[in-house]
Amino acid sequence: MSARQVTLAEVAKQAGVSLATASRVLNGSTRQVSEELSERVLRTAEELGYVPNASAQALARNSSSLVGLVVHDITDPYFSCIAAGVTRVAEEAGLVVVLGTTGRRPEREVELLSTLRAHRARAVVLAGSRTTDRAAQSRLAAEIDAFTEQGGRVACVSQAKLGTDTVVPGNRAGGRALARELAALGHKKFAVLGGPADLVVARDRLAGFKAGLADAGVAPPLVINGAFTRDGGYEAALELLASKSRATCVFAVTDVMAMGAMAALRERGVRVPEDMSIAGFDDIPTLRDTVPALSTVRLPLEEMGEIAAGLVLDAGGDEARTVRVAGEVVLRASTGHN
Amino acid sequence: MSARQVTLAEVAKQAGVSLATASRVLNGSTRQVSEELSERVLRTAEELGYVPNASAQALARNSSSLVGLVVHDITDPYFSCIAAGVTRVAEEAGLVVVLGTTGRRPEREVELLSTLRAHRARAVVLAGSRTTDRAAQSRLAAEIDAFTEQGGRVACVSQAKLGTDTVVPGNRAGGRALARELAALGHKKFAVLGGPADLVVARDRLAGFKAGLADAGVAPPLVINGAFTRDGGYEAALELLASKSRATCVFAVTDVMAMGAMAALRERGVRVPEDMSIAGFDDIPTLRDTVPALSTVRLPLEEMGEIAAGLVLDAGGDEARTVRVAGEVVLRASTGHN
DNA sequence: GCAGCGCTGGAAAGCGCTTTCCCGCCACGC
DNA sequence: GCGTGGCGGGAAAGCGCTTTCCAGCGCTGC
Repeated sequence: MSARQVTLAEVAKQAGVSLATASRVLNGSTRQVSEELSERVLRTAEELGYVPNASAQALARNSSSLVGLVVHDITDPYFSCIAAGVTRVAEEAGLVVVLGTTGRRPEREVELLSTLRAHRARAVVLAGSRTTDRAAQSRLAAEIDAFTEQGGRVACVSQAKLGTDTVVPGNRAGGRALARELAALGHKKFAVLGGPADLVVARDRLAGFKAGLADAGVAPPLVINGAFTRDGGYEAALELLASKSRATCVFAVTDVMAMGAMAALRERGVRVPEDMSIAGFDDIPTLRDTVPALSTVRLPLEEMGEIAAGLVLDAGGDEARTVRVAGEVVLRASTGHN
Repeated sequence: MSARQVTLAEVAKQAGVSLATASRVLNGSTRQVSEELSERVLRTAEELGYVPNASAQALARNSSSLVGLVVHDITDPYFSCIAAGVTRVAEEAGLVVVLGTTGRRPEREVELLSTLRAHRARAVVLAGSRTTDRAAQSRLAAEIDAFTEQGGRVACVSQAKLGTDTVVPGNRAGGRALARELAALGHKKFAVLGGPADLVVARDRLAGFKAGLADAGVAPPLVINGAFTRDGGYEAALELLASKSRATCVFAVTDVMAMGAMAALRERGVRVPEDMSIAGFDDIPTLRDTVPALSTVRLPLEEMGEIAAGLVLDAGGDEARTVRVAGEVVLRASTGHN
């Protein structure tokens, strides 16, 4: 059944030109080809339904049209927004996006990078947040080096210190600003549902939040760590309630965790914001439809994906560039006065 | 800077064996290689940090390790769940997923398929819902033929009639069952927020719903069409309210649309479910955290992605296989008695 | 004792494309 | 008239693999 694929050679032969000419016509090389031949080749290619073999091109050119995108979990709105931004830019550039999911396993990130290297991906965007685990970090760094030495570019979202281009959201500043605004609402006792202790993003947001409370002269918050997921937030919130803390306002370091936390509060009959105010971080799109609407720090997620893709596709110098994007505090119904 | 990539030839030379032997060792061909040589090659490859060039392999083998995944919008939970299922299966099979997004433009789907063909993708999962637009359909069909003739496999989620393997959710049956249960709650006047009139999925769900109402002896619903998105649901709901319809229960053909509709009702001060009951379809994960919890027809989205990937990766016969997955009506707080 | 077989290793022919290099041609300038 | 360039076209050498085909070798079976 499987009909042979049309090759460049067939097109060339049919059009009565050499392989070289056909190649030049169909790929806009620097070389000129006469109008007549050019036209003939184009027509024949069209007739035969010629589609260039990307593998062969990649091999001959020693560079492919693949762009890698590595996320922890594509169902997490944070990542899917970034993914949307990345794919938009990549597709506009005529490139193809390879999606890899790590399931939050650092070693999987290294594997994926290696696979992408095997495919001679032209670039890769690492959107997963980094841990502070030294060993994992150094393996990743080694793999990144291998990748860049081979000529590929790497950009990270939300994580510097890897010597790559990076788009960094104002995690610390955002946390700080949020804390101040919440303090201004009159809250005196705070709790934070932090992510895993070794996650840089979580730590930064927490650190910023603490700083903001300090600015406002409010006592440091009770911190409860949990998984960086909706269920992590749910569990952490339960733990908070069990702790008999007197907190009147809780900050979940991600919106997704905040959603879980709200579910827990609701189940336990804790009213938001009357009994407890709650705020998140990221402003994922699904927040539009929660009740009460969640206060948060807005990050332009899709745009961050676009920026990352832009960085990684634009040749750039040798310097690792860093683009900062600011978070904007958005107070909604989930936070009330105290 | 860009250090040359280690090639198989280098490994072979360093290990003192032929290219053929090295290749055989590093890829588990059918051929046996002596323990000693095998060991030596493996060690050298390890030392040199050899990573096979996937393009070259693809070219030589005439088949790549790419699997395409085409969705309309990766930020839509419906698609991201399916994507999660597909990537899981593909990654387990040692394949790499290429993500393409169409932005709901049919011609983009054709383009993507062509690109995937150029890359000699081994298979592709089409997750976007089909339209009834004849022209678009036939171009797509042609592209699918070209793809399969070249040896690739294609599976569709939620759409038959293309001669490919398919995973079909019980759209009609689900809509019907839902309608009956809602009717059983005592509602007499229904409205449906249908998707675009030419979307097969939307039509099927609507048709099923109508059939269910008929079963229950209830009058046909008022149907309002709108975009297949959250905002489409929002707009449609506003239109419904403006219509002065006496409906007490509204069915949005998608959870995402239902979310938008709930937002509209909330804004207009229409209480759910006291003033209006509402139900959706799909059971996307974000539903867990809406208030009131949305009644819906549960579809195992991730599993559907897994099944589709399974179909497409498993050689199978020439027959187009169809796997049906049933929807399960889940009544929650958004629907009340009347 | 030898044809024949099974098995392992290597040489080499591709896979489909890009790109270098060379050749012939023409327009020019002296 | 002839050397010089510039330019369009083609031959062919790869790109890094896989796989066929062949050579050699130690065995088995008659």
